[in-house]
Amino acid sequence: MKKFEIPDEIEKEMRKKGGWNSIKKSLPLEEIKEVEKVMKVLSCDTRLKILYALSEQRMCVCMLTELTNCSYSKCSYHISKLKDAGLIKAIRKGNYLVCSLTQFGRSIVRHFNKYKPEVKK
Amino acid sequence: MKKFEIPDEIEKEMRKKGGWNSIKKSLPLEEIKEVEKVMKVLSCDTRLKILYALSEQRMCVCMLTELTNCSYSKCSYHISKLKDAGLIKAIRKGNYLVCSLTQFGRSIVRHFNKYKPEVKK
DNA sequence: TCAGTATTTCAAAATTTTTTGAAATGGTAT
DNA sequence: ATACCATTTCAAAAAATTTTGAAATACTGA
Repeated sequence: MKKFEIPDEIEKEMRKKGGWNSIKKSLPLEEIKEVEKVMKVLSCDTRLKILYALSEQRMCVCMLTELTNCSYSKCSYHISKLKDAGLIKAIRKGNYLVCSLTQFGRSIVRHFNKYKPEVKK
Repeated sequence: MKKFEIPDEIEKEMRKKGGWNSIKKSLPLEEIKEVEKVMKVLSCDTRLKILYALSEQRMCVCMLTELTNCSYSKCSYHISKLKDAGLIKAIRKGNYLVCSLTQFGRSIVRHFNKYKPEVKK
């Protein structure tokens, strides 16, 4: 199963944890898939702006186009990604579509401050 | 500055918060850029596997290639992205390069469990 | 009904990211 | 030196994502 040589030090550390196969099996592949999906959606300037904005105030699409400097079609594309990921929801008010954060979206935005690397020296 | 019509309801809500321009100005553009950078690095299956694995045990590159089913050059590409983002660090031990999480990397991995959307019905 | 506004959809083009494999680097051991 | 191993670099190819603009949809109000 293991196909490589490694430094003794590391070999020892691993043995304490049940060895290579045990470590390999403990990788939570399902969880990784889910985290990846959300992270993909969050890895975009425009979509982050939308999330931050909606954490202040619900907004209709026209407001989001103005805020992000996007055309409607572009904005719509990003909004649908955010919806698919369960981060935002939208309801119709007459001609307008009013977007707001879901519970999940709110909890994600709350954690964003953890994602700033330590202050640069 | 504002170039659109919006529902009265929303207009009112916004006025309470200082109006459109105030909301627009409060977008933390710097923070968004930084969050985007980190999220980009985290939005990849292979890199997430590496992070999860290193949270269990420091590993040299050969171990990571085996764990992720990647060639050396591919693995090396992903490792360098993780390094650039300040999520992992590496030290040389003879021929081997031993990778481990940075403080920042550790704190990020700790939060991953928040990124699973609510249980599906 | 018709005209008008807000928004979405679609396919093609543009851009970005990832993968590949061959060659280079840096260290060890002989 | 030389041979060997682990790893990185590089440029080209492949794949994935985003942007564009035109056309469709969905609602409103006359």
